[in-house]
Amino acid sequence: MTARSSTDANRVIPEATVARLPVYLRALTALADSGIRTCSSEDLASAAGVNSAKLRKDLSYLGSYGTRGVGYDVDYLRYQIAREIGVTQDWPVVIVGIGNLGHALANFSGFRSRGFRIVALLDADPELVGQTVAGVQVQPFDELEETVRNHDVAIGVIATPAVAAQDVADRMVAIGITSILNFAPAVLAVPEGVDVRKVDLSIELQILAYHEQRKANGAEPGPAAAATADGGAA
Amino acid sequence: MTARSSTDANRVIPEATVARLPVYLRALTALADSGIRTCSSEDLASAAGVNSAKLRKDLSYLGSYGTRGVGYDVDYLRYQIAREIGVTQDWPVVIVGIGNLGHALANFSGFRSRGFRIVALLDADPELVGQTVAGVQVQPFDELEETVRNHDVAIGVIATPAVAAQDVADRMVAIGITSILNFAPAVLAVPEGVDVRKVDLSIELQILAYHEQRKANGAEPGPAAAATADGGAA
DNA sequence: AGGAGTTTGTGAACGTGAGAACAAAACCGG
DNA sequence: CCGGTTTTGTTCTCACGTTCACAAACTCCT
Repeated sequence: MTARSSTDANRVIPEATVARLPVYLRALTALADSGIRTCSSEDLASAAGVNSAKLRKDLSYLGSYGTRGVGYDVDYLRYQIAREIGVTQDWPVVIVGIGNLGHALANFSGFRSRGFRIVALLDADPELVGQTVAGVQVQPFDELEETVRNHDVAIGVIATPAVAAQDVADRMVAIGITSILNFAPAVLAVPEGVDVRKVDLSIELQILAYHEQRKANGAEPGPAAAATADGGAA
Repeated sequence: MTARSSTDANRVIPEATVARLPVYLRALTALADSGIRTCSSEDLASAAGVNSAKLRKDLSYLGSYGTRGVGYDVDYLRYQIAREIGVTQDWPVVIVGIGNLGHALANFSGFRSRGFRIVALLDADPELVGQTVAGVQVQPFDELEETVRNHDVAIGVIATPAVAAQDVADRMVAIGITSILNFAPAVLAVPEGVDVRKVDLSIELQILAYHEQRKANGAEPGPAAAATADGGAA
């Protein structure tokens, strides 16, 4: 059986496409909320801020969920994308580092609504331990291992200062966490098989500053490259 | 005079390279802090988490700042990159939306140290107006125009809920802001010439979830694609 | 001074992603 | 039932980004 069904787990979806799927998911949810049942690739593309050819190509990696001459069923497509990404499941998550950013993350509603459940907040600072943030009590960092084991956590979020980040990552990896979202401004070294994604607030601003400087220098009015969002760099 | 000097403002630096320059800048700062005066492309590459060929090619777009057989002078290279990005200048920034995330951003030290100066915090909620966050008093959102004009602000940060984001962006664009960093989970429509970069917390987690799901499904142990950071976002 | 050893900068090959264009497949009206 | 219209899914081409590999350029040692 070498035929390739739409549920074949070995299909490869390009990384650039994977990064856009959550955007489509959100756009579909917005459409559904305004009562729209069906949409064309053009409609969805403009809601997601991409061009329609790219959207159709992206969706074609998942399968053939549209109807020619008609478009896509909003709810059906939404479910298919959600299933593909994995947000139909429940993902227990731990957050380490409950400073200002950790607070914001703990309170961020966008996690809960997409299947991410914060099972623990951890911090090394005894001052913070015991406080309740977003309905969860902050635990000492040393309880990481126990918590991860008890809740079968696969995803960890690091919101510590840069100096602590590598240590936290090492502990996470040692206990079996295989996906890390890193907000600390530091480069993490992790073994093969562990995924790390980095979100760096100051880097984004610096990229804007670069373009801003070029505009100010009157470099070339031509290629003003609007809306360069993304992990532009895949 | 069509010769192209190293200070030629019209050189084009690939977007992917621009996104990495701030990473190199941070790595160089770390090296300088540990007292290292000179480093090879190999050293710097490993500190920045990229491979050395890519690093050299990236730096070659800026000019020829290394010495063959020796390496790069840390301080000199650091200055050149900082100048190229524009972080040797002072960039006044306004933040709109002082919720949990806005608080975190206002307190984030990484902005100040890279030339970004928060000149105003704005929020539409009367409850928040007047409070002092990170040493700055929160102003009513309606003072946006006046503030931007007074401080000659070119960069705005949006940390509002999704529903308000487009309105805020419109007001920012109307008053002359040409670079926007958007934390709201919404697609912003802006005119040509305005740069928007998006940081979306839940999208990053969803990308991790996708890979995590594939690992769990035992899709293929082979291409486990470690450390898929980026951007990407660029 | 000259050769051995390093390390940069870059040309060339390769892989991935984006966009245009079009054939295939559905619906609709007569 | 059939031609016209719409919209998807896919193919093809081009541009961009990454990596390899190596000549050029520098230092150091004898």
